[in-house]
Amino acid sequence: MAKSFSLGPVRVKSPPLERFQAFLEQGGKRLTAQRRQILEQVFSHHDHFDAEELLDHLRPLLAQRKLSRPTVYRTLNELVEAGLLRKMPLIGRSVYEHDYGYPRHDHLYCQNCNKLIEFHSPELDRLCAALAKEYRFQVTGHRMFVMGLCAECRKGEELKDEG
Amino acid sequence: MAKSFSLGPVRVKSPPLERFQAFLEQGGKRLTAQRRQILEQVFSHHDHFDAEELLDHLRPLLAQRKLSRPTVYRTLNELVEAGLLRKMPLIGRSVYEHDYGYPRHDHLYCQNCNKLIEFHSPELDRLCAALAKEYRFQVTGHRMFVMGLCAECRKGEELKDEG
DNA sequence: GTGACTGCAAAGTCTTTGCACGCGG
DNA sequence: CCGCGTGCAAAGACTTTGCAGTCAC
Repeated sequence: MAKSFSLGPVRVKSPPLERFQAFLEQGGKRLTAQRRQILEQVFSHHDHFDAEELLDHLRPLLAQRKLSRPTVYRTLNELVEAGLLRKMPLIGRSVYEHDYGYPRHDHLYCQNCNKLIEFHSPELDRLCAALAKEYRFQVTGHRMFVMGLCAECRKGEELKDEG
Repeated sequence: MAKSFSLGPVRVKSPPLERFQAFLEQGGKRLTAQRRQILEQVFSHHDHFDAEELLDHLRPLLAQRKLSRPTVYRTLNELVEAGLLRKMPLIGRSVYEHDYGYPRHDHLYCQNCNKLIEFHSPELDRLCAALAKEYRFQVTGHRMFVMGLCAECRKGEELKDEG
């Protein structure tokens, strides 16, 4: 999509890259080709993903031995430390999503098709604030999953019931 | 059966056992000594636990070869199926809590000491109902974790900062 | 009796670690 | 050039599975 070709600032560097660079520098770490490529893939589109899916997308590099499975896991952990990704434990594995440059949100989780649907709720923030006060708890964030069946899967279930 | 011979009903069987029996019967399964002992341990007190902690409590039986690790995992899954336990994925492992005969609640999770503090919020139920409507989602439940530092760990952090 | 259940051992899944070479700053 | 970062292989943490003997019903 060739958008914004005239108006507004042209972003030469992506903000995630800048932030990651700052994080690495602060820790005496280095910006390697692998880290750069992982970051690029991760922020190429907004989506939930797990390590396996990321590895799939990076398969060409894997095949060329330019990148390895442990490096992907190591870098994912660094991206979480850097505040670029949020890590969520799901059944059996961890799922990641953008944390930087993307509004906070929570999820509806379809137990049938495993889809994650995002929603935002200011009420949850208020609730957290109230809980912080009541329990003298220092809140750093929250994870809310509403479990159930999405609209599409409900249709499927209805058909089954009728059959 | 010598029950209720004086005041009020005496509970000879625990409700969880009754429910588990019904579940087993319905599936053509059997109430074995192992299943009974696991259930008893699980419902002996209200607490969050993972498979390892349960295994610890059952160590004597393990040592006597009267019970094994796979059987504990198998039975935990059955207790979840039976609606007696709730299973929550945490980093790296699953944590269980009573689902039957105990009010619904959510958790504050201390990222320092891993403690889970329970709270109940009717607002969350209202939120779920609203989301169900908006997204035509059939809600079966939810998992809410408020992440942060508990009161005790905050004290520890303050001391560190001062040091 | 019969077939579900168990312990055992082994495998499966996801993730991390130890090590020697290689490359970034 | 120093030493962080990498690929590789292996191990680690947690959970499940295949199988032959055993026990609930």
